[in-house]
Amino acid sequence: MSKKIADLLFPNITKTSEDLENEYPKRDLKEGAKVTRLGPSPTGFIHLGNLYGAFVDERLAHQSEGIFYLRIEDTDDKRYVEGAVDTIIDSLNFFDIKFDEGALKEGEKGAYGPYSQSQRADIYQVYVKELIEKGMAYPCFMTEDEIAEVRATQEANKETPGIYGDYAKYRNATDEEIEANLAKGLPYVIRLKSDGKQGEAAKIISVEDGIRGELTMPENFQDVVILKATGIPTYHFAHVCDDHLMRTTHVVRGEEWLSSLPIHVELFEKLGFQLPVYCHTAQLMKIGEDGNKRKLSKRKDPELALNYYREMGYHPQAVREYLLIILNSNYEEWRIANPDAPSDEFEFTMEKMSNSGALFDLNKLNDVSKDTLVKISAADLYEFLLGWAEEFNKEVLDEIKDREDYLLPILDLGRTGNKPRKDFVCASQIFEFISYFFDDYFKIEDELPAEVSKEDAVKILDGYMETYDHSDDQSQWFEKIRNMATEMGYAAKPKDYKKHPEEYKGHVGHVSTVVRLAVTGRSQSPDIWEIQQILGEDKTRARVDAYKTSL
RNA sequence: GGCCCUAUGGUCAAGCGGUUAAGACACCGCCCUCUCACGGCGGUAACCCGGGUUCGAACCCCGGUAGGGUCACCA
Repeated sequence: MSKKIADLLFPNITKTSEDLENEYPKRDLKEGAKVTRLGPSPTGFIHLGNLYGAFVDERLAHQSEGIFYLRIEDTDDKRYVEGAVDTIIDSLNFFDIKFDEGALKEGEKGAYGPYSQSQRADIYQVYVKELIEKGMAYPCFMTEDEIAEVRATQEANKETPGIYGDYAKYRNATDEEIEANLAKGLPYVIRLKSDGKQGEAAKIISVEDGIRGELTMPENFQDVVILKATGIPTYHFAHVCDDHLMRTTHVVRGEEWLSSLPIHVELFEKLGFQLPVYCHTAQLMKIGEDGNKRKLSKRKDPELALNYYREMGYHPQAVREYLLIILNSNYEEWRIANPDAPSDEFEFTMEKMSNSGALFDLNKLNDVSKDTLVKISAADLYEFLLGWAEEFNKEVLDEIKDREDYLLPILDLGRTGNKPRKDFVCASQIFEFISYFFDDYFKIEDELPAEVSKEDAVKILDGYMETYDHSDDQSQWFEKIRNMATEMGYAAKPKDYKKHPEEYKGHVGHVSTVVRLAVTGRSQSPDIWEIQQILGEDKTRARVDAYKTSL
């Protein structure tokens, strides 16, 4: 009946859905291989939540020897940001998320393209045309004002807002009416002619979600827009066509899509496509100003942008570990049992995914990061620091560039042996932590301990220099400190002082703190002797002298 | 408001009808120790509420409550 209209609307579309079916055949993959995709819109903003989802996609596909591809969902021209796609790819790549095909930096890769929705207009229109022919879709000429009016009456009547049933003015328009409007050049959209019912009469649909299990909800009844006035599809329609033609087996997306699932189910049915397995992930949350949990928002939470972690200098491997912990509740146990295995060996499962929104926990990230960095060699850490400094901190770069010989022992300070220190969290913090090794950054930051008077401090430093021998080993070095301490009335062991505080001025720890202060500027640091070995005799002596005169 | 999702310590979470209700982070204490870290040991702290079903409920059912999401020619 509407063949005429379909031809009138899409005179240039000659392909059929069957042609497309042949053009994009079923993928030839191993049994059980999953095909997943990431479909970012090119706003250029990615946050931790996006990485979280991408990670699920990536694991699902690569664990099953399937395909993970990148599709750019740029159906909204208003939101396009120049260079955003590269930013997305770079960011994900930094965290070691790699695509097998899609709209990649080096160009399109794969046989199921084009991979940008803006270039797929012809494809969508083939399906739209067929739906119109079958009377399952129709052009709608309602103006914005008309739609607003409908909404107003619906609100007044406490009815569900939207274009459906009798409110869908052009749902049952005759061919003549449509032709006349077309002839007038009126703008139009294409709407789905839903045959769903509302309220009591609604059929209940049931979908098996990969993460959440059975999902039940009332069927869709809205005549949703599938093709915008620009001829570009809405997300709903593009999703259905693309994921079918690109042969996606698992659609991983945030739970905010749950409520539009009925629309997608109806579209899949009407187009005669097989439904993919939907996997609706929980949203990452954070505590809002009001003390309640809320979804991560790009406006309010710039610190959760992926770039924040790069700027802070979190190691990609640490972020991956953290995400895996959030993603699969049994990962942490696995990691404890397999401390050195690559994380890819962990068998990721959807069933173990939480379906409640996890709160982002910086404490935990930091802890995971410490554990991760302790396993990275000083040489690799140095490379990582260089890369970070180059991108985010030129001043640090000047300090560490071409000084690998100096940096390596610093980065390994206290990290060798079987109880390595876990001081390092992220690049910016690492440099801060070791900054006393650089004269431009070295300064006296802490006060003398209360147990040591200024006079005693001077005496300690004098005595220290008198007996100082750079070639002493660690125990010889400490023996001298201990002797000096006892001679001056400080306990040789902290325990002695604790037991009889009245007999001593303090203990050997207080004495060594004075030296530590002189050498590092801080009252807390790794082993002084080792630090001095790295610093060298001249610099050590110079710092002690300088500190003494400053007292 | 309609529809949907979720609900175990401060945070992340095990748990699938009988458990002294795991574990990790954070916090506190002790030990190790020249400081700090690391490491070891220990501790504080939880099943949203109300009804059922059952000999027995964190777990199953019903009803609330709270939080979240969504109701576009945005994705």
